[in-house]
Amino acid sequence: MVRLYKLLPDGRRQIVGFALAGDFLGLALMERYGVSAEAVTEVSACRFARDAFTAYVEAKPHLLRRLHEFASHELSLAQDQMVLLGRRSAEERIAAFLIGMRDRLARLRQPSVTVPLPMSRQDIADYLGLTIETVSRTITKMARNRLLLVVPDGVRLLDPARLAALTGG
Amino acid sequence: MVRLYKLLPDGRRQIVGFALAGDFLGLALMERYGVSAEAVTEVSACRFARDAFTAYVEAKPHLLRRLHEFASHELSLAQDQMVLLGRRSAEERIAAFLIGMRDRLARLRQPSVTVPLPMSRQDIADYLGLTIETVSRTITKMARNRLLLVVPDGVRLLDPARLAALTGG
DNA sequence: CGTGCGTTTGAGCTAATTCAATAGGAGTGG
DNA sequence: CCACTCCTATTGAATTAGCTCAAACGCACG
Repeated sequence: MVRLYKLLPDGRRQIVGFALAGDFLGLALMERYGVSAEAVTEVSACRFARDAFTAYVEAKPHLLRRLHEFASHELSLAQDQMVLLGRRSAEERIAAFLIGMRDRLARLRQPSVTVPLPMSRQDIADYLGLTIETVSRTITKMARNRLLLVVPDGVRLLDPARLAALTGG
Repeated sequence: MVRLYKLLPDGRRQIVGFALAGDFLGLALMERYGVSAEAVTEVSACRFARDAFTAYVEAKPHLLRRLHEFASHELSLAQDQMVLLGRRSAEERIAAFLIGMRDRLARLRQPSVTVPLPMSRQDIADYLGLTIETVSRTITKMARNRLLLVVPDGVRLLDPARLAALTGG
């Protein structure tokens, strides 16, 4: 897993996404891409020289088509995240994050109620526009309410339906 | 000008962007696009039937290339907006919004310190993840501090440099 | 057995929200 | 031309969700 983030000059950080296996980083072919990336788990990546890749894409319209589909999908995720950051409460954000993670991972591996969270609480906070304390408290509260169980490096969703209801749409 | 937004079931709204002259709506070629659009000013739009357009794009790799560039640019704007929504204060959001609007409009018409704001205060609030009252108060404070002048349907930036400094990056 | 680092928990604070009242036009009709 | 309505925006007062500051916890590692 890779965290993709932007920094403000004073050090504030916003994580704009977590990339999983199979994801493509640096979709914008030309411009300098203003996002930094750091591995959260061990990753193996395939790097292309920009010029060579651009030339290759030029020759293969089908690849460009796939690239555009992926970019469109990313844009759609980004718009959902804007709704989350602009209009959802802390509890809704955590619930949406956990359900969203579960669903993304279910598409990669087999569906599971155990959601691995290899990133730190600070990473989650910076992804959801919260502080580390609010993330911690909210997860604790959800555990107290039997919505989930905190396990090493993740959570087990005890009541995914009720959790999904908490996302507020 | 067109507002692009998403609604939560309970009525909360997040405006994910304002489209200006020349912008392309509905970049995702296939999927159902989960964003609604409403005209804020008079607009003239050019509509394409999805199937015909997709077929046309298929035949014209250069057009797909342009489409992908535009989508990449939109994604980049969306990521900036995530930083704004997740990590910036109300004052920083308003400042960034006004400077951003000025810069976008400068690319279309000639540069100007007068920024037209045809959308309502509620629209601005829903774009910046704030309430209408906070938007109003913050603009009033900026006017009091001689940063800008509120004029009919917009603001005049009296000190763009100082305002830009308030954006925090 | 300490030391270090990430996480949790607690207590108080504050930026932004909510609720409420007022003000400022634009449009309508007498 | 004025009175009235409607709607948006502004201003004020009180509230609160989430933040900040601070302390304690827990666990991995040497």
